[in-house]
Amino acid sequence: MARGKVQLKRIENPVHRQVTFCKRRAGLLKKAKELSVLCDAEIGLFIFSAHGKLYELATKGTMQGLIERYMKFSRGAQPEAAPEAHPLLDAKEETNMLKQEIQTLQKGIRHLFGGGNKTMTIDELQVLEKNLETWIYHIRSMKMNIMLQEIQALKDKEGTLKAANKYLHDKIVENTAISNFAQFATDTSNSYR
Amino acid sequence: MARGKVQLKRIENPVHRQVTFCKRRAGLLKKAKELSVLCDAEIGLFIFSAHGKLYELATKGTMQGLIERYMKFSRGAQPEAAPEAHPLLDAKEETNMLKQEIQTLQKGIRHLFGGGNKTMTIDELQVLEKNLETWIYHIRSMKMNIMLQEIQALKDKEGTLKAANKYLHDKIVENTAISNFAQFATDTSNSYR
DNA sequence: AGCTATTTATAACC
DNA sequence: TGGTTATAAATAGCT
Repeated sequence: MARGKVQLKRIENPVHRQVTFCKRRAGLLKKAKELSVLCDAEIGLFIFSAHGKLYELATKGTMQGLIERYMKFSRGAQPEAAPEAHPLLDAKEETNMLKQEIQTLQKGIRHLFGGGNKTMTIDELQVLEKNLETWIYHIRSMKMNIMLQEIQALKDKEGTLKAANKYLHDKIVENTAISNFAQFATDTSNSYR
Repeated sequence: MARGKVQLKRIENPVHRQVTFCKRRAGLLKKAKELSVLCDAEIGLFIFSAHGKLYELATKGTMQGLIERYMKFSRGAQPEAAPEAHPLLDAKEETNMLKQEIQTLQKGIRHLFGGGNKTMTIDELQVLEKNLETWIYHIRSMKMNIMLQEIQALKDKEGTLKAANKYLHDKIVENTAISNFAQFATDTSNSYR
């Protein structure tokens, strides 16, 4: 940000990295505090340095409390006010988590390509490719299953509708017959008159 | 920070407050991400807006994982149980992280299939499949590039070896000639004897 | 750690 | 909510 544009990649020089870490860490904590004060937000922030040291900020109460609130919120993905058990949302939760993972992965891969990275060997790429193919296979199976289910459902519906149709058709025929008979009866009675 | 100095107190105007919240939230998340990338730190950050909406960032793995790490750390107040060899793994680091992500994803997907999950719609699956195909495409490109490089390297090596061969061959021919000459000389001298 | 030249972030306005 | 711009802040490179 100053006297040189910053590259969005790991700073290789350990001294530079450490200095930048100190400065930016301070900046980040300050910004977080400001946001919470200015906008009335509650913020939990923790930073593990590369060497494992922990720096943290909780703008309201303790980090523990904020984490609990976070847990409640992200688990329910719904009403904070209703801390009831939501055993049926587990599945949705998993999906959301997965989506997040996927985004992370995407970002990672994009970064790999963008950064001219050469750390992945061809063997590693092979494994990655194989995994991806497996996933695609599974996903296609899932899609297939879902589609088959939908097809079956449609067929069932078709059957039901056909049956209903037949019923209605018969009814009409029947009614027509009655109507004709009535007509006939009327005509007949008329002719008798 | 611009067109007016900021007062470090709650913004009373609700509209201003909301706008500032959006912008600063984005800035804070960006800064956090930058710090993690630049300095190799792991950061967990969650923000509850005044209205209870949650925004979060976990720079490594999931927030759950980071929270667990945080818990361990702050409970024990200890400098981490067994931090594996870190210092010289800079280059491989990114790859390892990605591998870890992949395993998580695999596990998640496996669970999806095992659990008879029905929360993923066919559209979501479509997107997922498309993403996977894109990744495979990129990975194949990378593989291709690496292989081309290797091929080029082998060709270079081949050229070098051929040159060396020729040199050696010439040497042998030369030596043989000398040897023959020596033999001839010997024979000749013998015949003179 | 302290000092600037610059880059960023962003407050106010649209 | 999403741009634009003038200006306040943050900070990279030095010392």
